[in-house]
Amino acid sequence: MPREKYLDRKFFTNEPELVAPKLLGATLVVESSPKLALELVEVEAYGGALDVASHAFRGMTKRNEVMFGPAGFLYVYFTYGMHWCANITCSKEGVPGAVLLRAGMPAEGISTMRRNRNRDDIKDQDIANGPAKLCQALKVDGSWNGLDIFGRTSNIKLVANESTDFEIGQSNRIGVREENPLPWRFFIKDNIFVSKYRG
DNA sequence: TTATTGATGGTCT
DNA sequence: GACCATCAATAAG
Repeated sequence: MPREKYLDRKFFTNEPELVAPKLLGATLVVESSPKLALELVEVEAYGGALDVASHAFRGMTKRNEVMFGPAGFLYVYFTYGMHWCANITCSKEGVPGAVLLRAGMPAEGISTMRRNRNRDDIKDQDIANGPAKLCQALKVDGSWNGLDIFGRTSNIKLVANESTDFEIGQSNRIGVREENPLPWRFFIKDNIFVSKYRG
């Protein structure tokens, strides 16, 4: 068995649309008790000067300021009056960018994740097949916003993908209305843990 | 199976 | 006041 290889900040110090596909297959680990882990199977990139759909497009606000900071921080936002969604910031400091974590395959702590979702009868593939479901399964909320993933106090780790034995699909992003859509959604092809909803 | 809709509140104009 | 990087329940086919 190869030793676990962790991603570092350098991995995220790049354009979000370049980081996003490389995150597929990586494992997000939350060191709670019990430990929770899921393999990322769907992500979306946001940011840059041309991305009208990005929260950062109209400049810095209280909500989106983390996107303008350095790479490797959590950007967690509240939406639709009831849901949290989590991103990891990308790009160099001063340039807004983030990758939205849209879906994952539960790998460890599955029963806890199912309980966190307040549904004891759902299938494994429905535990984290959407950005808000993923947050609910991992108990991520607004208090996690701004967390430095690579800081001393972080309880989050990202394990690099051991295998790249999968095909990457690409599409427009879900739930956004834009005149000239950017194909910045990336997912593992034919993977049943990918979200089902469309815009 | 797909399509539609109500829930619910922060953020920004 | 309008819009939302969503979800689950319900209706329709």
